[in-house]
Amino acid sequence: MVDPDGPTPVYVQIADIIQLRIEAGELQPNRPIPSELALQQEFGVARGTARRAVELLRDRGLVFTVPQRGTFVSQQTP
Amino acid sequence: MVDPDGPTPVYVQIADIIQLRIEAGELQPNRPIPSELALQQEFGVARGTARRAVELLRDRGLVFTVPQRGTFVSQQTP
DNA sequence: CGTGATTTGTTCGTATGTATC
DNA sequence: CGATACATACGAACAAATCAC
Repeated sequence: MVDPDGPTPVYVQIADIIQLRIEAGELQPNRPIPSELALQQEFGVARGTARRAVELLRDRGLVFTVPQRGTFVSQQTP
Repeated sequence: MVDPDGPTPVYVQIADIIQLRIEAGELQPNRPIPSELALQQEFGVARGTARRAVELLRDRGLVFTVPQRGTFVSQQTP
């Protein structure tokens, strides 16, 4: 799924994959994306890496995080 | 009781201690082991750490968990 | 029957240390 | 040296189910 040896950092690869899922409609507005633990398990990475991927998606404006609740797809795709 | 600075992770140390208690008969089959809160207090660790110790014991097949009830010593010690 | 205490389940926030490139 | 990545650990909050009363 991800390539640890590629030129692109793993956390960027994961963010890109999630972004594709959002754009494909697999992840819908106001619906949660997988938790950090789920991402950690799905991609076989450390939690910090999953976290950084979500951070990146936040920076891109694609998702928003509610503490102790989860991270959700933004209403308006920028 | 546990050594946070040792080479062995704290959650492994705790799991090992519980395992010894099971093998010593202090904790008996079908009887509950201490709750996550109790372990947290006894060993002076965060709940997440106590939880990971219990997870490890489950992986070892020494205990089983019943949601909202507790974690119990397995009938058959593998 | 309802209410509160207990217990596990889940999630995010943060920090530290190690290793690699 | 900085960026990446992993593993560990603490904290905090909320949910949901069970049980004693």
